Amino acid sequence: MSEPESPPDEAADAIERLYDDPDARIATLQDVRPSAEDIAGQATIFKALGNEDRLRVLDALRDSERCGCELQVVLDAPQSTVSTHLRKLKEAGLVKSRKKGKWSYYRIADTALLDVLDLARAVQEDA
Amino acid sequence: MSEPESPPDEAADAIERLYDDPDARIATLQDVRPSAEDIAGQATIFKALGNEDRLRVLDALRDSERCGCELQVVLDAPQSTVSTHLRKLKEAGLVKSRKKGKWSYYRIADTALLDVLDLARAVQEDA
DNA sequence: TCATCGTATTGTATTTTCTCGATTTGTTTA
DNA sequence: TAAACAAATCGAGAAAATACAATACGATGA
Repeated sequence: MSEPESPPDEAADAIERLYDDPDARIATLQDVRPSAEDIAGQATIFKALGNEDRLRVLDALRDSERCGCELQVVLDAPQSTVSTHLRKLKEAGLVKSRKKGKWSYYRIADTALLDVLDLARAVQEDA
Repeated sequence: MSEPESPPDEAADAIERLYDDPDARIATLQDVRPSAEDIAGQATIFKALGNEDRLRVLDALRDSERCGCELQVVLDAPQSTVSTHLRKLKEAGLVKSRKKGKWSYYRIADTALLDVLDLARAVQEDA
């Protein structure tokens, strides 16, 4: 009675059977993969982008900064909902904000983000 | 006793008070926004990208197609879990697959996706 | 100073997503 | 034909994300 193999080991066996040089094949799988921190950071960004309301906010911020009240109009949603979305965007580092009097103004943190959005649309259209 | 205003109307009032030309301001908010379908499609893509395991899969597919068993090794996760992630990537149009014998091979559907991933990393580093 | 205003936070109910064992499907091989 | 195999699907429980009313906060102005 041998130990039950853990999930990836069975798969490794399958690779053994499938390829002529399985070790080389597995080696390329382990080549210079991004660090766990990189992956986590990317995932945070994409999670923040994976919501229709937040995408609408970012689009509204393309041309200029906007105050919170304007973004409420854009989303047509309760103030607390909008504020929560904005916090999430801030936490992901996608927008920055400044406070003037009782108003908060939001803006895109990095114009590279706009490129990400545009490219994603291109990917979508190809699909 | 007037009707309670719906959420966005209060915000519209705030815009009235804040800006010299509120109507013009609101008009720019309504300018040529992306269609609901565009936004939904983008959100689908970003949701698919908003998961560390799926990002690792895409990274493994950068250089060449891979069979499912190889991707199991990459993720070190049960077969059904890996298969579910792959389905989600396919549904979002980010990967394609071909079947040969009992093996399924996955590949990046559109190289523009790699640009999205690289740009996102740049955004992350700026943040 | 007191009421009002724009915004942020909190608490909770709801919805969505994720995980993974079990089973099924389709293929190859003994 | 039966056994083994890779992969897909199903289903249930767990975890995460979302919506939003209620409330708190900080600034403004009467």
